[in-house]
Amino acid sequence: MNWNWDHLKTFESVADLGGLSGAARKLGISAATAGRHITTLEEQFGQVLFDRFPDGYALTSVGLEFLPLAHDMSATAARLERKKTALQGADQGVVRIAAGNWLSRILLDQLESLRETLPQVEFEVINAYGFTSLARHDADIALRNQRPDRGRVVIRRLPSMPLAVYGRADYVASNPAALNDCRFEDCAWVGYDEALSALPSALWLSARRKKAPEVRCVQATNILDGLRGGLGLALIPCCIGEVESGLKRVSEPMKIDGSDLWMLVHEDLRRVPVVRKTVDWIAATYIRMMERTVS
Amino acid sequence: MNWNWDHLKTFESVADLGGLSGAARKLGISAATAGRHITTLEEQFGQVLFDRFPDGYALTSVGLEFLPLAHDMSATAARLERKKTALQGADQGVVRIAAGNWLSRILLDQLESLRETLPQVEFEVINAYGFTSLARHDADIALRNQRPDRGRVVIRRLPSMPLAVYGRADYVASNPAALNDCRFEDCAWVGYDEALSALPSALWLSARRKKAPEVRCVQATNILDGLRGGLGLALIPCCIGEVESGLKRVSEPMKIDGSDLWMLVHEDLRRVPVVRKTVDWIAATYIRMMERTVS
DNA sequence: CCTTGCGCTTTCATATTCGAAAACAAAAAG
DNA sequence: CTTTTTGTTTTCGAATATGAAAGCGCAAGG
Repeated sequence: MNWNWDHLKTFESVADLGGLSGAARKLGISAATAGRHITTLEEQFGQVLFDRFPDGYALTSVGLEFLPLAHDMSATAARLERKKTALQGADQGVVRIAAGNWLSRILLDQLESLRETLPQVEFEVINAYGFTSLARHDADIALRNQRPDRGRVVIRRLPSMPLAVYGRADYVASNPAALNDCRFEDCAWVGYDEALSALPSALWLSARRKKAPEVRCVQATNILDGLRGGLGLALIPCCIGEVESGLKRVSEPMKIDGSDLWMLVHEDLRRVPVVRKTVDWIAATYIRMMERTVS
Repeated sequence: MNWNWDHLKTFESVADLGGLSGAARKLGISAATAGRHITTLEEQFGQVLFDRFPDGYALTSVGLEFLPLAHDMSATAARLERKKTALQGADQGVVRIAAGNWLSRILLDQLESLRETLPQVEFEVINAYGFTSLARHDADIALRNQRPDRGRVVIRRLPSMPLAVYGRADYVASNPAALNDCRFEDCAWVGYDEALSALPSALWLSARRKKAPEVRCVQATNILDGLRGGLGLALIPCCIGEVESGLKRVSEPMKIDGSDLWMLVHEDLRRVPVVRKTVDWIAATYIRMMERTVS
């Protein structure tokens, strides 16, 4: 029987994400189709690949045997996509940049100047916290807070992003505690949801304050919304807080643990002109912006 | 853009075979579909992969860059298929055996006894001279006249197949030259077409006879047909000639250069019970048959 | 010059595959 | 116990991919 290589995409995603719906979302297909792909593969392999549970799919031992091969397939597909990027004509094509919330925002604010330099190039800013992989070619360039210790990736360190505590001007004016150290207990705070408690800025706050933040967000940019709504204080990047009107900074700029920043590019793409130019632009733009706002 | 991994199958075949029609035949799809797969890939990669010539497709330099990756993909798919064979339940599934013309014939003659031993297993005898590859998993087991020097393949040497010169009984009776050395020039011969002049038995004949064979065949089994038709003499395996009624042997059995025989199995499949049993059966059956006919 | 053979491409009717929504099942929350 | 949530499966109309056949272009052979 002649099976469809493309179905391995689905197999891999279902195995990795533990269910049809997640896999379907990731692949941009419907859960119904994902399910059909799996049953088709199972028929053609003559093997049951997953156990069906009410909360999702779990690999059988047989399925587990196939998984590494599916990963190999997917790794080859990723190499092929990098080759594709590498072969695209000079200064044209698509460059995909993965960054966290704040950095996505900053990049998108500034992207116009890059588009002027490279008018033929399309840019895609992928706003996903930890789920992008250069090895899988989810993106061409990634901005991360952690230095990866493995993988064929070239690394460029960027100065870490200074953060400070901000509040809406009128909130600060009506809460004298905001200006001194009592603010950690006596003011309301806008922070991260428990699910994101491992983020450096969440750790920073929990080290100083017994209570969880009164307003808890899942997305960094929602914190800014909360701040603008006058809900309390929050730790945000200076480059955001300084340019946002109506906010008042109530601490010195500081570099907190774990807020180091690295820019990652896959080796295969290092010498590709468009990628190289984009990398240089990001570094320059970022550094310039840091210098300007921490004046 | 999200491209279809399965289309790489088509890409690889078209690249290897130099055109749509051959690739389509190999893949069991229509040439129209093969062409559509290629243009779809080209659109999605934003690159022209092939130059179109009136006699087929030729890779562009860009296409050539992608080819090794397509081969990797295909190699992984082959590994996966071997895994599939390896995981199939004990003594059931499909075993595919690649062999030349004569051996296919012999195997098929005897296969019944193997089917009795392994009733749940289906066997596929692939009659293709040189175009099967164990690495690509075109077959599980291959019988070859050459010992491969690379690849993750385990090898088992079999005694080489004795050949002899045969003619139809009445042809030999009416041509006294058939019985002595003049037969090479004074008798008509049935042999291989020029395209197959590299085959050991073609070389054997051309070393002894200036003229090309009067009747030239593309398939070994056609030689037998010619012999039965009384068209002349031919060199064929003893195990075929001896059991074919109406043929008379006019030479001693001999082992000619290049007629050594090896049985090849991919390492991944060596320990799979069905494969192992089939290998043992082939070896035993073959050896028994050789002993019986060269008595 | 015309014919033939070969291979690609287009057309069109058919098959297959797909997504949206409904149905369904099980667990968690109220 | 009922409701809500989450995730799979089924249904059915729509979108997509496919094969057969016709069309086309080119080169080789008569």
